[in-house]
Parts: sequence; C-alpha cells; structure tokens
Amino acid sequence: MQPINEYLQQYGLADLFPAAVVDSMQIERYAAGHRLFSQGDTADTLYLLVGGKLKISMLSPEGKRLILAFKTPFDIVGDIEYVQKCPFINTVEAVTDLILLRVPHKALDHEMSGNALFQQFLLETITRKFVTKAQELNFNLLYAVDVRVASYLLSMTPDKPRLDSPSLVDMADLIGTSYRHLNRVLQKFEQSGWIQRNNGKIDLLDRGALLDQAGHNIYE
Amino acid sequence: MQPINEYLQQYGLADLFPAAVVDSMQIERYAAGHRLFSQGDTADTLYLLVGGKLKISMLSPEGKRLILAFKTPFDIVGDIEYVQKCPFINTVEAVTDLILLRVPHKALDHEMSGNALFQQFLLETITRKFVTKAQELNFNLLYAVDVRVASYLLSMTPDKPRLDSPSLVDMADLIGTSYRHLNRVLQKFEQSGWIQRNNGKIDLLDRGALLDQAGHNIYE
DNA sequence: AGGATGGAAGGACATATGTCCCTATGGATG
DNA sequence: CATCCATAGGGACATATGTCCTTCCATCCT
Repeated sequence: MQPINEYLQQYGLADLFPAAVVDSMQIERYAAGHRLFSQGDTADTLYLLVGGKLKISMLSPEGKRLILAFKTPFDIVGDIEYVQKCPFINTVEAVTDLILLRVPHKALDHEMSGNALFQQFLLETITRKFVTKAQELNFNLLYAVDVRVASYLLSMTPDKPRLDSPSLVDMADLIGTSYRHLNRVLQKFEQSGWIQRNNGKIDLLDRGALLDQAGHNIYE
Repeated sequence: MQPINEYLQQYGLADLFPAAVVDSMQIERYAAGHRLFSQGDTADTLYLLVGGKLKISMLSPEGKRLILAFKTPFDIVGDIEYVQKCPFINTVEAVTDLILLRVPHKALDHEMSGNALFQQFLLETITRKFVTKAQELNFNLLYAVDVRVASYLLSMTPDKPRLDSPSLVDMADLIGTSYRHLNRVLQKFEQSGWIQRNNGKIDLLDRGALLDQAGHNIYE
C-alpha cells in the first residue's frame, strides 16, 4: 500500500500541500458500488481521486437520474463545495474499487487560506471543469441522441474497439435519454454495420462512420 | 459620467484592486447591438459589467446559435479566459447600452498574480457561475420545453407581470428550442388563459399556473 | 435441475419537437 | 403614401423521443 506522499508525488502535488495538511490526510478505499456521499450531504472534506473510477450523478426533484460524469485519476471531488462552503451538489459512487485521499476542510482552512499557490491550483482545476461542463451543456442541447451516442461510444473506447460491460441503463442516463431510445439508436447503428452487439458487449466495427455520425464532436 | 473609482466603490470592489491596476482600467461604452467580441477572438481583457445588459451566446460548428445567458451588473466577463489564458469561448453582444470597465490582462498579470484576495474573489465568482451553469445543464436536459418556457417567463418578470419586447427569436435560442415550437407552447399557454399576447408583448395572467407548469423550478 | 431475477431487446403507440411553408401586421424608409 | 422588411403567428407534415409492455436469455440461488 502506497503511502500518501507517494501518491502526491505521482501526481505532481508534493509541493502544493504543507506538511501539516498532509498529516491531516487519510487514505480511503471503497469497494465498487459504494456511495461516497449523496447530494445534500454536509461537505467537510475534499477528495483527491488517486485510483479507480467514480461516477457523479444527480437526482431531479421528480426522481429522474442524470449521470454527469465519470472520473479517473487524477481528479478532485468536492472543490466547488469547498470554495462555496455548501452541501454536496451531486451524488458520487464508486464504479470500480477506489483509492482516495481525504482532506478535511478544517485543515485547508487553517493552513491554506490565503495560500496563492493552492488558490491558483483550484482556479485552474475549476475553470477547466467549467469549460468541460459548458461544452457538455451545449453538446447535449445542440445535438440529437444519435450524435451523442456515437460520440459516447467513441470516447469510451480510446484503445481497443470494444465496450465490455456497458451498463445500458447508466449509458442512457449519462446521455440524457431513455433506455428505450438508446436501444433504438444502437439497433440502427448495428443495422448500419457500424457496431455489433454480443451478450451485452459492444464492438465498434466502423469508427469512421461513427465519427461522421458524431459530427466529429467527442465527449470531453 | 461616473469615474472608475465610483463604480468600484458602488460594487464593493474598491479594496480589491491596487492603484496601478485601477490606473490601467478604461471605461468603455457600447451602444445596444454592438458586439464586444466573438468566440475564438484573442482574449487580453477582463470586463467588469457596471451598466446595461449583455447577452452571451455561442455558435455551433453547424451554425446553430445558442444563447447561454443574459447578464446585468454587477458581473464579470472573461474571467474563465483570463485564468485559462485561452481565446474567448463565447460571443458577447450588448442588449442595451453598456458601461464596462476594461481591465487588461497585462496589468493583472503584473500586479496581481499571487494576490490571494483577488484569487479568492475569482474563485468565488467562478464557482458561483459553475453551480448556475450546472443547474442550467440539468434543467435543460431534464425538462421539456413547456417547463422551460414557463420558468423563463417567470424569471424574466420579477416585478411587473409583463414582458415588453421579448424577442421571440432570442427567447427560443436561449431556451434551446425552435422558434416554431416556442410559438406553439406560447399558444398553448394563451389558450389555457395563463398569458396574453398583444402586439408582441406578453402579459402573465396566472403566475400560479405557470409556477405549476414549471414544476417550481426557476431559471437561475 | 428448476425457479427467480435482472438486464437486453424490441413492438406499439402517444407525444414532443423540428422543418418548411404561408400569411398578416406594424414600423421604418424612400 | 407606397414599399419593404423583420417579426408574429400558425398550418401541415416528418421525425425524434418517451412510455408502457412483452419476450427472451444469461446468471445466480436453492
């Protein structure tokens, strides 16, 4: 098990945090499926994601679920809430087993308020997220579901052209459409010979055609 | 004509900027309709909006326009671009006559890099925007057009129940639907007796029903 | 093995939304 | 005054998307 300092080193954060803050950090491990927190929970911790994959989602007042993002290392969770001093806006769950560094707000407030280096770090992180989020907004608003599905398939298969266990339920929620309609679009793609579905796995047969369908817009 | 210092005073910013930066600021006035900048333009200026109303929009690669927000004082334009050192992401136009303070990036870089107070100010501004933007994303994704229209009508009429010159074209782009469909929804609202259209003006007759239709979600 | 279960796949239908039209109207302009 | 133009308003139709339900199959449990 890697000590905290090695993780910080690995992601170029060794100089960012003073020793007192590092001492207050704790390594947390969660099993796949575990819910870290729910929207509305009190936020007193900043999380640094150093291993695994997590899912950020929200529930509308009517109970409709919307998946906002998947995240892999390195990433920060709870930064907005730390700056705004507000409850968690979204719900976060582990997709795979997770390793996180847990940083109490209290330590940050005591040791790092007015720390320009850290503030600059937060600024850059948050503005980057902002740009991504804004693009996502526009993308979802501007394009129909088939474009989004094509884009999603491409962005989820950077190396090998296969999606192994794509929970179609999650995929539909992420894209912001109904399960039924996602299925319909996948069927159309399959009939066009662009993909092939086997036992829930999805193989991409024609990336070019998908890229075309996506209008060369890719998620992220 | 108010001097720069009075504007800063008015919006509680007098202590934020050192004299050297204030000296570099310029007051800019633009007539309604003027385009301040377009997406993709080089960003070397931060704008502080101190008078009037402006419109932020973007153009998709296919030429579809999407209006992202209207802004009134006090607000900051170009903060994301300042932090990210990237070209303008969106297009900004004057809706009414505008008064802005123009702050060159150069002055900020020279005088305020590492200024924790200013960074804290940016952090709070940007995270607030982030939360708003995220809600907007979810709102647009989660709700149908009639809900969004109802919400828009309510949020645009905080005092008197009348919209005087609501460019329906802009309204459609802002809501993210077609002009035709917006018209259809307005027609439905009128037939239900919730609103009345006269010569392009819109009177709200039944805020309760609209609130109901909006599912008690309001823009912003 | 046999039953339970949950997700994959899709049929049928209703509805929401977009696209392409056309007409009317009020305000600007010569 | 005649004309033009932008916008309001809406008809007709195609398409995208959502909802509800059924069937089928792999997997897990006893």
